[in-house]
Amino acid sequence: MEKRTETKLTMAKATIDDVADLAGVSIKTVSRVVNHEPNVRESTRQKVETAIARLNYKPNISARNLASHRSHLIVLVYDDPGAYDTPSAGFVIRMQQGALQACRASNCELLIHPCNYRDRRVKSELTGLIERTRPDGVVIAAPLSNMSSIVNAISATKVPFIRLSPGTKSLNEFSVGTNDRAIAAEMTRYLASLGHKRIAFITGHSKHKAVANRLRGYKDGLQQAGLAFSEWLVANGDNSIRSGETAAAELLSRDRAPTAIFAANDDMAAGVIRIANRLGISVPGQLSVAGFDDSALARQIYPALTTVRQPLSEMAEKAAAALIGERQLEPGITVVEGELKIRESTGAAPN
Amino acid sequence: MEKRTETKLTMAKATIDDVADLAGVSIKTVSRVVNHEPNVRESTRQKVETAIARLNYKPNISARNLASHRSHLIVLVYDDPGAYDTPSAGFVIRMQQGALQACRASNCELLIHPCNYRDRRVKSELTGLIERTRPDGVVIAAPLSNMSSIVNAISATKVPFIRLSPGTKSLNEFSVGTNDRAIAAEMTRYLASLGHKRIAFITGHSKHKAVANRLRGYKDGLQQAGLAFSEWLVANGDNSIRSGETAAAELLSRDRAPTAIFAANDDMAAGVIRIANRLGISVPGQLSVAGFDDSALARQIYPALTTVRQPLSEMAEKAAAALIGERQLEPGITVVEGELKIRESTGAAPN
DNA sequence: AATTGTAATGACAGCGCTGTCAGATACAAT
DNA sequence: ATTGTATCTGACAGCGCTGTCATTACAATT
Repeated sequence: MEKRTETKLTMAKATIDDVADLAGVSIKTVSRVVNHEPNVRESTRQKVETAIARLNYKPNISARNLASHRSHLIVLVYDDPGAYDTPSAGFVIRMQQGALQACRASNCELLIHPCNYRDRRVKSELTGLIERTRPDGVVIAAPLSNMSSIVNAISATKVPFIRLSPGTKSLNEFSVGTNDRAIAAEMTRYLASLGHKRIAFITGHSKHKAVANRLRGYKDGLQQAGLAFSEWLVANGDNSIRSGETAAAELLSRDRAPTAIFAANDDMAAGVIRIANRLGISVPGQLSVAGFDDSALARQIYPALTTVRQPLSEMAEKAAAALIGERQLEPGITVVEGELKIRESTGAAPN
Repeated sequence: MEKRTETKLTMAKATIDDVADLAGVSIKTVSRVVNHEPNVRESTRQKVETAIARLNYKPNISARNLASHRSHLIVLVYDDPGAYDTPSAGFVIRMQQGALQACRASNCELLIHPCNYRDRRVKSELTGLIERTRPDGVVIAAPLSNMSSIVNAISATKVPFIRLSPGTKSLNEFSVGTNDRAIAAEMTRYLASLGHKRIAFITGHSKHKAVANRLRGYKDGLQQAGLAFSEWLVANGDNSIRSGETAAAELLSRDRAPTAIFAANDDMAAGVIRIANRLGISVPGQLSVAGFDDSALARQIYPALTTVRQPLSEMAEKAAAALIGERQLEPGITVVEGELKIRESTGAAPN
């Protein structure tokens, strides 16, 4: 408490020793308070907290990390949509938000690492980053999380990682995913409940495993609603708006065309709506359209898209929290449930 | 070199002591080699580097930071386009690339921090981040760099920062910008050189100072080309595609409509092209359109947009390098020159 | 009042590195 | 051989914190 009479402006950054002096306790006790460790008497905690506030003390991250053998860093790795101009940046934001939330709760920092999965150097880029920063854990988003060469490279660093992905073979690994299949079935049943008999489906890109599960869910849903499945009702897309257009044009040109189209992602659903507009088919009057993802696009287009909201933020939060050690996860896959977002693009089937 | 006979798999992470032992030098010498310090004999350097490679030694960042009183961290702060679904994510990517390049060159890490300038909590979010991580420097991108309350908050942390922005009043500050005005004049002259006599301009969002400079450049260009300026040729936009549409509709509805439209950013230029399509005006046959930014959109739309490429990557690199201490910057503003990207949307004036 | 058990606190070593400064070595010029 | 000078190298302290373990305080029990 001696030299602490200097003005705040000229005073050097306070250390844990300064706080301990001011509070009249040992540095270890300050450490306990700062890290929310148990076994500190309430009155002591108060004293320490007052001292911390008075000195505007912020723990030195490097010192903490060095002493604790942890980096208090979580790395979030994802394929950067910005790099290829897909409209799904909201995707990334939601993951970041979730991961950040988990980090903030535990004094960790988030190192976000957008990268290009098509780049041959990604693997060394990632292992380099991991070896340099030695994060407490790595969260890997799709589609990187579905690419075994990348996952293996990360696995080789021995740093714990969790994949945001629909599945894992090995039970030594962890992943967090959505119930794509069940929720796709639910959407299908919802469409059936509106009176639709001919509900078509547009498949997505083959790299995304989650997207394949949506097709299965669609089939489940048809069956549950007592509707027959037919190859005739399925068209193939690749997740792009354009492929949605092509697929829709094909489906709608058939006689006995579908009255509802469920696309495996929002971009393709947007393509369906564009084609419907061009063909003079009203949505949802003559055609109901549903998507999947609840991307930003879903709310921008007219009519606003009925879709499935993936709990991306929760997923990332669960994963980050588990890596930090705040939360325990079952080995294998942890499922976080999605949610139907009923908006304007779906309605009763035409007579 | 004693316990280093274990297999690589079971061996714990090598420390600087291990390397020193293996190479038969002191740890200080290893440190010199790792940090590219001068005054190390070539043969010694070789020995050390061999040892480093053999042990796959990676310096412990926390230890280094603690001892050197530096965090070896650069924070890049920008408004997150993903959060509001503008198509300008490429912007961010390019800045990141530049900053990353400077960081890689000096053993630094980049903490990228997207945030929402509309959120009231940004200031405390930023100061909190800075006080926690104590980065070596902060790079602030537009429009955050033009918002004095945010800049002041960052400035108060006493951590060095550089703004990516067209200007600074104070000579105690640093900023890196483009020659918006001169290059906008150049674009205008280019349009004039194609024979256009009525060249219109669509202004951008008032928050962006850089954008205001483009209007001045446009006026300069007209004058240099011997063309008269008229208020009548200027329409106001707010950087969005929609505002570009509105402005274009207005400009094109006038009699003696312009034969060329120069928009202060690419998004608005894209809006112009959409309206032209709707009105059946061919681009560039009847109307030439130019943008500014060279955003991803510029290459996606048809016809591909003639625009100005901002050297964002270079700008960010210069800024980051200066903060790291690799490069010296003049106080005040440092200008990095932009470049005309002539593509398909501009052509000879109609007869 | 003595004993025991548990909660609260502190002393101290040491995490892996860099900065400082003193000491060793090399090589040129006497 | 000697000195001077520039170049190279190492010993050592200490950055600010946490983990371990010993110690103390206090309540509960006999």
